Amino acid sequence: MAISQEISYRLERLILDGGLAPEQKIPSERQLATRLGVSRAVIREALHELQGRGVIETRHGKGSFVASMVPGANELGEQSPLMHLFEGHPRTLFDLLEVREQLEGQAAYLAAQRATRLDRHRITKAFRALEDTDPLSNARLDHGFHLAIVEASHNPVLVHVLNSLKNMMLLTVQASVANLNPREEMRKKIVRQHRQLYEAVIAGKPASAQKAATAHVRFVSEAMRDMEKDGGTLIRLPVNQEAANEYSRAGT
Amino acid sequence: MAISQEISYRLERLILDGGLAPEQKIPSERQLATRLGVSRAVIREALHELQGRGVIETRHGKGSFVASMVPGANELGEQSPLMHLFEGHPRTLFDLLEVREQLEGQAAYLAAQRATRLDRHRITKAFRALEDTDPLSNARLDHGFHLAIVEASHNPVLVHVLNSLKNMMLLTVQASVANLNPREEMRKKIVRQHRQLYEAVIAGKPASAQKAATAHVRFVSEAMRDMEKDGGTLIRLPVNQEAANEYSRAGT
DNA sequence: CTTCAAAAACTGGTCAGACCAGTGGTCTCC
DNA sequence: GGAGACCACTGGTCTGACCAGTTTTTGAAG
Repeated sequence: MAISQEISYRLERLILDGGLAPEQKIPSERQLATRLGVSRAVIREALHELQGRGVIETRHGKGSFVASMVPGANELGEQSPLMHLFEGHPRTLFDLLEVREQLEGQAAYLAAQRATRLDRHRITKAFRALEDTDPLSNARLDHGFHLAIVEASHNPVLVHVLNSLKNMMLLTVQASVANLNPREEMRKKIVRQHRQLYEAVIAGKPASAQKAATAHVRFVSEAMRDMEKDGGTLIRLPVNQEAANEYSRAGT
Repeated sequence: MAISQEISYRLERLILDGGLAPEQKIPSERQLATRLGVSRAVIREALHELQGRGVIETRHGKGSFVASMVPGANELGEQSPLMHLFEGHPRTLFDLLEVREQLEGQAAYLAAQRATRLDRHRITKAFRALEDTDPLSNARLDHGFHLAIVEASHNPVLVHVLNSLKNMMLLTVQASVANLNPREEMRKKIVRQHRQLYEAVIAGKPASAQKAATAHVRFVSEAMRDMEKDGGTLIRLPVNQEAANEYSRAGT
């Protein structure tokens, strides 16, 4: 194995084992090179590897620092192999929405087919709560409504996959409602879409429900695309991890 | 921003957008350095960054290659929170197929829209290989064919999700072809479905491709359901882990 | 002609030393 | 005391050389 790899592993282990605390400064490249008896180029390659992995951050003129990713906070095991795709690639967000469009549609379809009395009750409850437009907690209510429908599909795989996708989104972008609702006319459109979806599911009309759900996601997706185009800084990457987790947990 | 960062970003983007296919070789460091007008050291640092985040793999004396963003690098065994759903619940297999039906359809749709010349070539190759019916290695060829189409969708999220689902299936049940092909008339039907799917994608007919893909998955699903009903012990859970991994890797 | 091993021409991995470019402290000089 | 020059750090880039695997070419032996 290449020396640079060995060094990057050693450093990563050192960091993960707590030998180097977050925010702590790493010795300078020249120091490391001397101390480890290798050239500076090798050190730089090793550091770039750790950088790519998000373990350290490097600032010109200052030095390299252990990234502040909370060491033990990975309760639900979250360094999805997909996650790295997002860093700096907002395009992936739309790939995500593309898939969601399909799956939310399917979920709505199945929910309209399979929802039990209890499901209908839960969906109705979530929908009613959504109508009392409390702009601040709106995001989680929105989440709750969609989740109720997805769960009514009685397909655990679908529930799991959609939940994963939603969690990924939360790491890269504020929930759609948070961005879109401020614009009054958009809010109204979304409310109308929710109502259509709701009624189709409750009425047991799979095709209508599917159509409403896909249209909804597509609308959100296109709205985001427009916002991005218009220069709005929609994407906020490296989002605070705990906040995202907390939100996700609350929505469940 | 540092030049090495810009380069790593550009390369990653190129890969994600499909300009460079998985397993494809990246130009040599010296070539890149010359072509981009920078020193080789910078190229190496950029490549190490991509290496750190698993986008490429580098082999001494051979070159650097785009990592299939699918790989067994993700030890699907331990942490997949879905995995426990399967224990004793063969029904989940059909939930899985239900979702796959939708997503394979979408993948085919997008592939028909977006496939590049290179994609078409890879798909054709996989399809041709599939026609030389070697019953034993048929499963992995089948996998390879579908994977080629999915990757041609140029939606990394879709690729990732479908691959996860497929891996899960491999843990609970023998691949569909292994079960279905022994019956000659079924084999013929599947071959015909593959051909329809193939032609629709190559011809650039999204709607037809989607229809063919969903019909194929649904057919397989229903065939399995029938087999199960007829008393065949279709489901074999806790399947040997290494075998599943090996299969999954080979399919790539 | 074919075979096969040596040699050449690739590939990435490492090294050395130089210089450029940000950062921050010190130490004048007003 | 404050402003600015200076200097000693830091990382960023370049050059050109050499080592170490891999593949291709080549050329002599059979």
